[in-house]
Amino acid sequence: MELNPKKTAVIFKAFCDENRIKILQLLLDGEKCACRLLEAMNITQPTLSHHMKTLLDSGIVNGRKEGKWMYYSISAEGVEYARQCFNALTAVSGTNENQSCCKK
Amino acid sequence: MELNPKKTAVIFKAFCDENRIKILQLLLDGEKCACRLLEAMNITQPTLSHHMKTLLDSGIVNGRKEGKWMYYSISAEGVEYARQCFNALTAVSGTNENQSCCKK
DNA sequence: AAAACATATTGACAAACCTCTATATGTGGT
DNA sequence: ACCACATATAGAGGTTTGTCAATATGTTTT
Repeated sequence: MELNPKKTAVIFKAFCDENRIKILQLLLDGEKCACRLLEAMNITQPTLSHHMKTLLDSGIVNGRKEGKWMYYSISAEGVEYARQCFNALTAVSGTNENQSCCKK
Repeated sequence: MELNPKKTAVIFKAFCDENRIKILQLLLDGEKCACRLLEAMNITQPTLSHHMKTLLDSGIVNGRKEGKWMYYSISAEGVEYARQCFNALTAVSGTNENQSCCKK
């Protein structure tokens, strides 16, 4: 998998903030309304909205509007894509280990 | 797996910057000396040093000093721990999908 | 039409982050 | 001891990020 560094950085921003991690944990047992997330977190409504935008941009979270309410859930497709990026960045080949410096 | 939000955020910082992602890509085929990384990247030596510190802090990368040289490699243990964090944050239960808002 | 409610946007501020230059530290060779 | 080299640290400047209060947008109910 050839991967776009800029795009990959955006994806993993989802996991780089304490509050977003808590939000993801809240979404583990299924879709939740923004108001539910808000009452479970210790942040203001605009701050939640800001984090949800970051999570949507990462592709890890899906949003669905229904009337007044906004429902958020973890995106299986987004997670799968992020997993592939993760693998592409961490799957060491096993060959060429312990190289010595060229200038030795 | 119960996970520490603050610690998890630090781990995934490794993947949140374009240059760090390029560094990880360079490490995919095995351990490399800092001077090798430096010549492959378009940044100054102190900037590389800064990113390497972030990568070490994340646990994704291992450092090994040998004489004047510093060798970096992807840490299998760090990657495995990160993978567990990723799974803990994205493994949806499948139950309780499409909840409706309490205030409907 | 107006009021009530849920969410998003704007603007401001502080903290964190990325980058650089300059300098310090530590190691090896002469 | 000195110099050359590899890397780290300090400090500064600019950008991004996280947070909030205030306000705007859009929806439902009365």
